Amino acid sequence: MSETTPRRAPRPGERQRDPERTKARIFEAAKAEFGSKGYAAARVSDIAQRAGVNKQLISYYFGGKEGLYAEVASEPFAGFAAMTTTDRPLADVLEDFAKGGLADQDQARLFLRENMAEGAPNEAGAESQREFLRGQLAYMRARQEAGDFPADVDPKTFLLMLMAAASAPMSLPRIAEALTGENPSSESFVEYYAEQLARVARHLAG
Amino acid sequence: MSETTPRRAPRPGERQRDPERTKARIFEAAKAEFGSKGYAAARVSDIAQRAGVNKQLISYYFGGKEGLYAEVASEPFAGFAAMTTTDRPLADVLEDFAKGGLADQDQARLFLRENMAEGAPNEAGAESQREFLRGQLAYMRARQEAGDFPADVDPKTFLLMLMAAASAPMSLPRIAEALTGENPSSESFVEYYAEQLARVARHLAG
DNA sequence: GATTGTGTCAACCTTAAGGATGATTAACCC
DNA sequence: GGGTTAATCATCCTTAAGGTTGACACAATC
Repeated sequence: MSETTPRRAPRPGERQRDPERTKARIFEAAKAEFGSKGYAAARVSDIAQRAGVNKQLISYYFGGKEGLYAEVASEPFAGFAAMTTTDRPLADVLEDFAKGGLADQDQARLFLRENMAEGAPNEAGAESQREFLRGQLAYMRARQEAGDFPADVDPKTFLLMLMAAASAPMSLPRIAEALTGENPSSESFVEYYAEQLARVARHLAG
Repeated sequence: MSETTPRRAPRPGERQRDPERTKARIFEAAKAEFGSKGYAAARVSDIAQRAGVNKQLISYYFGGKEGLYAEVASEPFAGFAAMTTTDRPLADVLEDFAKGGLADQDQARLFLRENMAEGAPNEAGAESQREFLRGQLAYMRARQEAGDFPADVDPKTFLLMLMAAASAPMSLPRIAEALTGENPSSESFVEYYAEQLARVARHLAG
């Protein structure tokens, strides 16, 4: 277990009490723990320890484990942003999307877990996700018109394939490692994978 | 929660005590519970209830929750079988593979979860998986030779993409549902999806 | 049909994990 | 600089969940 915070070192110029900083630390620690272990397996005390704070503060600021998860899980997925311009070619957008998960791997893993989970979906996150999908679908239709992928494939279904393929290094990390021998969350691997994915996409253009 | 077993109905011709039947019931119930909730969130008492037996029998037959999980998770993945003939075209094999998950959805979900999990992988399962991947990779190389997909893509990476894409209905069920409005685990959807996936693959052949 | 052993169960025990309580102290305000 | 409030912490409490124990009963064997 790698240290994330310097564990109570009231550094010279730093405030020793700072609610915003504390909340942010808990939030980040929670993303990491929930993302790597899932809600049920994550431990409140581990989150607190990783954040370098007392576990009671999780109740104080977020109303307990459940509240913390709800908040963390409803954060709009960062990988969703910035790629809604309709005129870039599919392969390029796809490459960016595949690399996007790299920016915040914890959140990406959390997103995948939350998506697999059953039970009532997080309402806040669900709506923004629906919104995102609408946008992506419109984009796909435009790119199909532009000839980026064959006319006889269903854009909805194709979008689903691409999303799954793009997240392979996060959703099938062990397979990825067994196949390539590399660490699938390393920057070099993700870059390489994204490039290959874009290459395949280009072969689909007419 | 849907009933799986007829709850203690010692039907006419049936034995009321049958260790094999009991073990099998627990095994199936465990696959379903572990597959849909994950190890940590699964409840031993829920598994027992689903199997229609007393929860103590899980300790009796499998040595507790952990032992049961180990056994269930090391069962060779059924979707891995039957597709190692090297001369069928990629698109056909891919279509079968995508449909394969349908046969035992519980196991497929469990497989995905286990693959995402961190910590020491299940040794028994890991070896057979490695074996499977070797075989699939050999197949991919052969099909690349045969021109089923472009020569400038890395077969390892491409295999990873295909596996992820093929399991999309199980790994991204909510996205799938939000996109298509259909139940992604329904037979009709999986068939449709597999067919579309094969179609895309055919477009890659030179 | 009595005996023995194995399959099954209900009730109890233990513990880990999340949450609550009250004390303590830094930061802000006058 | 004294007082007030908010932030932080150590300790205790509660409970859900997995495991254990001992009773009981079906079924195989003689």
